[in-house]
Amino acid sequence: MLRMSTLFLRTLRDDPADAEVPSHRLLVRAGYIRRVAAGIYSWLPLGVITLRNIENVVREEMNNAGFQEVHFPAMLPKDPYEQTNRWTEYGPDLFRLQDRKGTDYLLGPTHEEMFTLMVKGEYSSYKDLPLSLYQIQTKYRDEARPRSGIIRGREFVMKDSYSFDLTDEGLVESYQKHRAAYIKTFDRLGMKYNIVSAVAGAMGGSSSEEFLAPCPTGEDTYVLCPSCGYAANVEAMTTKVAAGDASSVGALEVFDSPNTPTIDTLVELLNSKFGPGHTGASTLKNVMLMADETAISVLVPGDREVDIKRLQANMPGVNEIRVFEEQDFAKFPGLVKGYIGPQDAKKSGIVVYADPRIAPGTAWITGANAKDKHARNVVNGRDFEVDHYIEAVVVREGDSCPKCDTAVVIDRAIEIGHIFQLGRKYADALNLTVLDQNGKSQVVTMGSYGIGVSRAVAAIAEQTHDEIGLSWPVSVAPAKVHVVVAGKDDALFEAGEKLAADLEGRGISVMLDDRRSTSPGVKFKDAELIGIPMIVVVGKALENGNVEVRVRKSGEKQEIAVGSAVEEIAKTLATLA
RNA sequence: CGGGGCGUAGCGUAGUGGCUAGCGCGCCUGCUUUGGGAGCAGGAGAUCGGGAGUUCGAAUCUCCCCGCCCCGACCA
Repeated sequence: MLRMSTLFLRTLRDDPADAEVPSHRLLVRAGYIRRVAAGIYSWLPLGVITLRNIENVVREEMNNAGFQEVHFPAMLPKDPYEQTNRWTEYGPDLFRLQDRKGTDYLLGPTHEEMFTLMVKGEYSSYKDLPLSLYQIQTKYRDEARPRSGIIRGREFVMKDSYSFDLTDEGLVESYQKHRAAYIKTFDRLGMKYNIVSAVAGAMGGSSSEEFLAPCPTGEDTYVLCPSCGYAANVEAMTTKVAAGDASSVGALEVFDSPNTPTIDTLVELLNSKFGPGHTGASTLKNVMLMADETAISVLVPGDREVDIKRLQANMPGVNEIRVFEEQDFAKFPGLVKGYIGPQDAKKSGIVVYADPRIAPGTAWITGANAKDKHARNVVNGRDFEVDHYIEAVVVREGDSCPKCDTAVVIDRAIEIGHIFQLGRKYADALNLTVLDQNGKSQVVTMGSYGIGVSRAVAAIAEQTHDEIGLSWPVSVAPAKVHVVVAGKDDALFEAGEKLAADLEGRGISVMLDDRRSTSPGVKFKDAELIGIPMIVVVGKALENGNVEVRVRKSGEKQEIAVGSAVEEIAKTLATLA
């Protein structure tokens, strides 16, 4: 039983000056966390209990799925990270330190290497697979910009699991088991979330999904279809476009277009020259980029911008993409800035990528590769060839859902889980092999799965709080019932003590506000701020043999007889769970 | 890393060159009070982020450093 009279807790009446987002403000005000340094927080008793509750739900669901818990140090030797090249690749985000002999160590940002090596040390047969291991550990990342309190810290608690399989099919199965376990976990934690397709990106591997908890203060944006529920990371959003029919389109026609180096000026000219109705979307923009050492042209409708991050995510193997600079144009004299068209790309040796909207058979107005000249009736497949189609434009609210064609919305969320099929990258680098049925050595394939445990505290707070304070789901609250003794008579305190003890006897955890000289108003405010799901007031109703039972979230109140209070509270709690 | 803002008691803040740095919350003592952040009286608590400088005099002006927050870049 938690007692307010002795609990190590001081709630704050004012919002802390350095906190902006609700979870940060309220967790500090209600006495769950305190800032120690940028992105580094201490946990007070209420915070520790809440964090542990979440950990335990995660742990139970991992165990239920048949995954086994292990534990690694947070401080790790450099060597394994050199073997996978991450000592270098991770860059300044890695906390590095040295021991007295000058040997390099790091604070683990994630533990793929260690898990791989652990399995390598113990197992060597296909018969031992599949295997899934997990740990709940503190991770360290020297983020360039920690923010939003506990949402993005430099030290945070993460549950990370890794699956080990002989075959690709096995990996898919392990992946699905994790996915199912995550669904159960986040459901139990009372969170709202969307499972969103992501791009596997630099980590390699084929399939990846993120669990995103929608909330206005989230730092990730993603695409959501309000009709069919399709959800995708902007990088992973796809575009469904029908092929065009250009059979009735006239021949390519070059026309004079002086002083039209931008889309806007071009559209103006088109409307006066060929009649109204032309928009940026009628034109074809050629965005020149350098992908590592290759010159590429990305074709997008004139009213669209290229999202370089998205482009890069869809060009695996390419390290750096940058826009064309003067010296690049100098190498391609055929390119006339402001008047580039894809018609001569082949001749210039430029690789042509195109947004799917530039479908085969569609006709466009674009540059004629000569100063002050544009061309119209430029048909894809007839007048130019596209080498690769690629998702590269900035996704906009109102774009079509690839599943059901409804206009999508752009939503914000906090990433609370990420699952992906890693493949053999780490097993290859660290030489994790097992013998197969034929006695042949096979590289193991891996999956990696994370849940931000401390971040979940903040995400849940973000999703459940209201104007007056926190309001936890039953599964994570630091206690299930908050018994407030409102008054000064000993009889009230005795009744409060008894009720609290009876509830605890039923296995219902209780916070008892047994402070003698604190006024009822303060106790009510504190209870609402702290956010325990049920508040029971032992006060003036006791004259009639009643206590007042309140549901924190809905604000519903009812008086019930002391004698049946435990039963009634247990029943109400069950409906809240 | 670029841009912006901030740093005064545990928390929130006032104080643009002049006396002993002010107020609210919280904390301590006493009395009163107890259903919505009580009242009165007394009290403790501050190297004004740090250093250097200007000045008769610096929380206040100048320079350097440190720390923190926000936007962006970046980031399972």
